[in-house]
Amino acid sequence: MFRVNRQTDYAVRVVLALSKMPRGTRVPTSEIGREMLIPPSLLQRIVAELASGGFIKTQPGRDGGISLAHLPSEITLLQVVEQFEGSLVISDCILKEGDCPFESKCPVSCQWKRLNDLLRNEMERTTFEQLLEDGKQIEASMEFPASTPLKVVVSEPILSLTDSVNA
Amino acid sequence: MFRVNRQTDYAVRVVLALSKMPRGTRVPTSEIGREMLIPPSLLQRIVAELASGGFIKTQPGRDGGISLAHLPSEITLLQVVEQFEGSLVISDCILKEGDCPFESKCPVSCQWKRLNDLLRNEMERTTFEQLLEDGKQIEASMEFPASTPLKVVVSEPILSLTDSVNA
DNA sequence: TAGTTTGTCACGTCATTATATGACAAATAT
DNA sequence: ATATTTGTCATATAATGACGTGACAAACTA
Repeated sequence: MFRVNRQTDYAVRVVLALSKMPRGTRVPTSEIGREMLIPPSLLQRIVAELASGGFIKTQPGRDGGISLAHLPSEITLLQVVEQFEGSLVISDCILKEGDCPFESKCPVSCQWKRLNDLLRNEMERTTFEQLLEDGKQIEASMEFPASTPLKVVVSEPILSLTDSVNA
Repeated sequence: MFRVNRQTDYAVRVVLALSKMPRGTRVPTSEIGREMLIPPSLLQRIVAELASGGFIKTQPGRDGGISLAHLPSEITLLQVVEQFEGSLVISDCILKEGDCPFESKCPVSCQWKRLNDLLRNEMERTTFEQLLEDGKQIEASMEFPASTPLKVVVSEPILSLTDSVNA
């Protein structure tokens, strides 16, 4: 129906959450899941996919977790989206295998391609550093910077970064 | 998976096919189906949907068929797409019913919305008259204007416009 | 130091639901 | 008669999510 998968949206939020943290911070995925309200079973797959795409580093074992493999400024929205949606194509030709009788002569295909390129370019220009700044601006534009944490749990130690900061 | 439905693509092609014909031309849907290689069962629904959207006029019975209800210059790509894809939304908030704790404060949603608007605007600017011209340009850019009709059936009377032109 | 515990990721399977695509048939209008 | 109209059904694919088992590494304990 012309929309990005929920999984992809989740993935973007995972990367964004990691981008918010100080460089090299490592957190258990369950932490991210709680913060971003992602069902654990999905999160497993998302983390695996992000790792195989080289976006994050994973560390098994006790006090393990995930951390960002690159600077937020080095990761584009397009990269993450394509990792999860496959190579972004709004509409390949209706007929499979290039045996479409209209082929490139078809103004409809051309339109789809044009729109496709538009999206791709825009997403390629968008880094997670920008998303971070957008987030800051949004927060700043509200009277009370963080008046109500909006149900975010405070009653427990959210992060337990013992030595992971200077690792 | 982030692509337009086949049905939508078909629909666009139907409108385009009608746009190519002289104003007011009426053809049976089966004719369009053969020309555009659309499975009849799907075409039924597409035609119904196009009619209910006011894009085409239908005429049941003998010598009946469908015809364009507006000038090609008055129909935009967005109108047709939204009729079939619903109101174009790349990603509504993950949580249903607006109870997302992040809401408009979320830079991710903002991005989706931005990309969404980009697509919408572009499609709104694209009329079927433009598609027609694109098609002509494509044809003109080939050495032999219509050298090989590319498997298009010629062995039968493609159109049977008896009196439908001056209707 | 050696062994155990614990909290984490890794991977595979299954169930449920939603959607897309298409065939078919009965009804209706001209 | 010949089209459109409308509704039902079947099938395939994909998305979403739950579970369970195993691998792994750090921390703890004796």
